[in-house]
Amino acid sequence: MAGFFEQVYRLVRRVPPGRVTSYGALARMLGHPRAARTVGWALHMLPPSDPSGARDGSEDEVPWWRVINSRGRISTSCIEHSADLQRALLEAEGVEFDERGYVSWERFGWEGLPGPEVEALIRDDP
DNA sequence: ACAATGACATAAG
DNA sequence: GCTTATGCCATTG
Repeated sequence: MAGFFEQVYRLVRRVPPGRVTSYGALARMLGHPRAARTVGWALHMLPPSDPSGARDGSEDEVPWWRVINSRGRISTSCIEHSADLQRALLEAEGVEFDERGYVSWERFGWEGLPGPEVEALIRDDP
């Protein structure tokens, strides 16, 4: 069984470009419905992503910017992962923000993985 | 074991 | 919609 952080990272890597999900939704998928804060903390420890696309094809990159809060807004106050950076990364993928800074769950929300897929992620062996 | 920490969620005013 | 207050929980010192 992978550590909780590792489980979070694996799940976030499955979020497709141009879609978003929430901290709470990720926690629920992993079977810890109330661990949203812990999810946020896990993402906080990631290295800031390179907006200039210098991701050199490494699959281990975690697209932390596709995770926002349950109201559809960017939630970070961290300077390494600034709200400006996150918004820019999302917009580069086609995600749109309304004039008040909200993302529409209807249009861009990620449905998540089917149960068996999640269980496979939680289990070990990459 | 205990207290502190953290990019949340939710309810209330 | 905004701000507070409270509950949450994995990780760390």
